[in-house]
Amino acid sequence: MKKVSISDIARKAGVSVSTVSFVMNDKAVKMRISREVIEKVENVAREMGYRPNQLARGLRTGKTKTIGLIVENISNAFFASMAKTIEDEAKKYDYKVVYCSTDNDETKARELISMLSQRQVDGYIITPTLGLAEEIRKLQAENKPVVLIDRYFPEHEEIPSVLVDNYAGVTEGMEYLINKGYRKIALVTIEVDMAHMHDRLQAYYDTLKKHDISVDPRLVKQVPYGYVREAALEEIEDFFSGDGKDSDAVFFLTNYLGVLGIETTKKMNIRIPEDKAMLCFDDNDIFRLYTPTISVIRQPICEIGQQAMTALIERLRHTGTEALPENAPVKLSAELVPRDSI
Amino acid sequence: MKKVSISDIARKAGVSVSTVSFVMNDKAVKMRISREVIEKVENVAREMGYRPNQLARGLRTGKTKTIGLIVENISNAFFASMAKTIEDEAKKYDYKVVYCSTDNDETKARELISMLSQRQVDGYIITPTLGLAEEIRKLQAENKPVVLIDRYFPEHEEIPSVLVDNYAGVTEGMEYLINKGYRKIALVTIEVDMAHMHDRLQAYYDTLKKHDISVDPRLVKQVPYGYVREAALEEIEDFFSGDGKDSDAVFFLTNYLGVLGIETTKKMNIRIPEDKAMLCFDDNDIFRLYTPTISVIRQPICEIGQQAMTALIERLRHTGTEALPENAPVKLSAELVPRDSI
DNA sequence: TACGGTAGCTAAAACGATTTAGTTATCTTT
DNA sequence: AAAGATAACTAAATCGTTTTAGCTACCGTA
Repeated sequence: MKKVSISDIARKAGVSVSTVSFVMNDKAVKMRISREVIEKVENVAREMGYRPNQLARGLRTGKTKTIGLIVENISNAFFASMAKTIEDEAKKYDYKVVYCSTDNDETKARELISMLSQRQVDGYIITPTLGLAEEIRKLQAENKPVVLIDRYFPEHEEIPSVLVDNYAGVTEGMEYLINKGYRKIALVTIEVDMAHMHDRLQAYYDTLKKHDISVDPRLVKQVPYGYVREAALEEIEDFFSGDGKDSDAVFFLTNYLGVLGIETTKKMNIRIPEDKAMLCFDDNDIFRLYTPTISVIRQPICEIGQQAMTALIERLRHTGTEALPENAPVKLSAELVPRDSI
Repeated sequence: MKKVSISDIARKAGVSVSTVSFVMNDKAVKMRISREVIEKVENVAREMGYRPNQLARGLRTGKTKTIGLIVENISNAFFASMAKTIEDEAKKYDYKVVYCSTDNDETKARELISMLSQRQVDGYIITPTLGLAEEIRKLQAENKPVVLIDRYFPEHEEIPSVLVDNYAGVTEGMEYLINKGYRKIALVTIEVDMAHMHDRLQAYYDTLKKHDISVDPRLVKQVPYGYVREAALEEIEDFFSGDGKDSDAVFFLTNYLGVLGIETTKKMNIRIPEDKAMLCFDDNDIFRLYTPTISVIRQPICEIGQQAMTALIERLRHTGTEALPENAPVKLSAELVPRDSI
C-alpha cells in the first residue's frame, strides 16, 4: 500500500492540488476557498489518513522544522539529560531534534555537521570539539543559526553560546575545600585542550595562589582523551598510589572522571572523606547515592538547555532586516552542593 | 551565501545536470562518461564544496537512509546504551538513526511514529507501548520494516522482535535467591500491562511454587506508571515499612526501580544484605559501584542492538520477490551477575 | 452595454535531486 | 557508401509539496 499524497486527496475531493494545499495549511480563508470545499477536503484528507511528506515540503520551503543537536556523548548522563530538556523545549516551538555524539573526535564532528547540513536542518546546538570553529563559521555563512553549549571558542565571540561559569564554579569548590582545612588538593582532569577546561584548571591554580598554598604540579593529573575505561582507571589508580598519594583531597574536573574516581577509591580502599576528601564538577545519580554521598559543583542542566533553545529560536525567527540578536555569551552559574565526601 | 546545488556544478563544469549526478553516484563508468569529464566534475564539486541535498534525493528515490528508533526514555541508562550501539551499528550499513522517547505514553508513541513517517524514515526499531500494534501494522502495510525491541505483542507474532528471555532471567534470579536460603522474597514491579513484565512476574510466581514456597500477595508491590520520582520513592518506602517489612530479600523488576530501591534502603537504613538481600533486573553503573555492590540480571544490551539492526537491515534489503526473512522472535538470554547484595 | 471588482478556484513553476529515453557524432562492418 | 554499433553525453519527466499569477463567472455600477 502506497502512501497517500496531496494529489490523491485532490482527485478524490474533485479539486486542484493547490486547493488542498491551502486547506491543509490554514490558508483556505485567505485564499477564499468556500466553506463547503474546505470541509470536503478536510473530510477526504482525514478519511484517507493524509500526512504531508516532509521531504517535499522541506525541499520546497527550505525549512525542515528540525534542529541538529551535537553533543560529546549521548550516553553520558550530563548530555542525556541535556538532550531530553532540549527535545522537550524544542517541541514547544514545534521543532524536532536529531542528536548525535562526537565522542570528542574532530573528524567525527565535522562529518556530523556535514550530515546534518545535507539533511537541511534549520539550526544547530553544538558542543564543539577543538578546531570546529571554521566549520561553524561556514554554517553561519549559510544563514544557519548555531548556538554552542558547554564549550566555546574564546577567539570567536561572534558565535553565540550558553555556558556555565566554570572559573567561578571551581573557585567556589576550592574555597570550600580550603575552608575545611584541606591543603594538599589533588586535581584530576582530562586534557585541557579546550577553553572551558582551561578555565577550570586556571581557577584551581588561582585559588591556591590566593590562599598562599604552593602549587605542586605532581598533584595535577591529566588523563588523556580517548583512553578506554580500563586504561583511564589504571591511570587514576597509578596516580593515587604515586604522585597523588598523600593528597588530602581530590577534585575531579568532570562527571565521567568522578565516576572513575569512585571506582578507584573503592578498589583501593581509600576511605572518603577520612583518607581523602572528594569533590566533582558536575552531578550524577551515583554521587547522590554513593556512600558517602559525593559533593559536587552542579551545572544547571535544564537552564542551559532552555537558554540554548531560546537563543536558537530567536535566531531562527530572525528573517532579514530587523535588529540582530546580541551574540554575547549567556553565562550561567554552577552551584556547590556539599555532601558527605568533604 | 546559498548552498551549492547540482546545477551550479553542472554550469561551472560546462556539463549537464545528469552528468554531474552520474559522477557523484559512481555511475559515471556505467554511463560511459569520459575520464576527463569525470575529473572535471569531481574537481568542481570539491572546489565548490558540493553536498547533495538529502531531501531532494530522498524525495526522488523514496529512500532516506534513515531509521527511526523509538525507546521509552533516552535518558535511562539502559536505553541510552542501546541507542548508542544501534547508532554505531547503523553507521556500518550507512544509515543514520533518529531517536525519540515515548515516556511510555501511547499517544506520544503514535505521534512519534507519525512524525517519523512524515519524515520518510526507511525503517523502525521500536520499544512499543500498549496499544501500538495497530499503528505498527500500518507501517508494515506501507512496506516500512519494523523491529520491536525489549517488548512485544504476544498476539502479533508477525511483527519481528528481538527480546530477552525475561521468564528465564527472573527464574534464574529467583533460584539463586532461594538457593541462598531466602524465602520471604518481595517483588517490586511497575504495572504489568505489557507482556514482558507479565513474563517476569509469572516467573516469580512459578519459581516460588516450584519450591513449595507459598505466594504472599502482600509481598508484591506494583508502582504505577507515570509516578514522578518522589511519588514512586514514597510508594517504595511505604512498602518497606508496611507489607514488605519482614521480607528477607527484594527483587526489583526494572533498573529504574532498583535505583529508587537503593535510595530508599539508604534513607531507611536498611542494611544490605544483612536486613534484606537485593536483586535487580537489568544492570546500571550504580549497581556496580554501590556499597554493597548489587546483584543483577544483566541484559545483553549490545547484542540486542546488533540483532535488531541485523534484522532490520535484512528487511530493508528485501526488495520484492526473494524469500521473506523469518519473523520468529529473536530471543536472547539474560545473565545473572552475582554481587555482594545477596 | 461595457467595465471593474470580487469570489472562488486552478495552472504551472519551483525546490534539487535521480533516471529513462534519447540524440549526436564517430567508428565498424559489409 | 550505407547501415549498424558504440561512445559520450543530454533533455525531460518525476518525486510531493508550496506559492504566484491568472482564469472564469458573476455582480454591481455608471
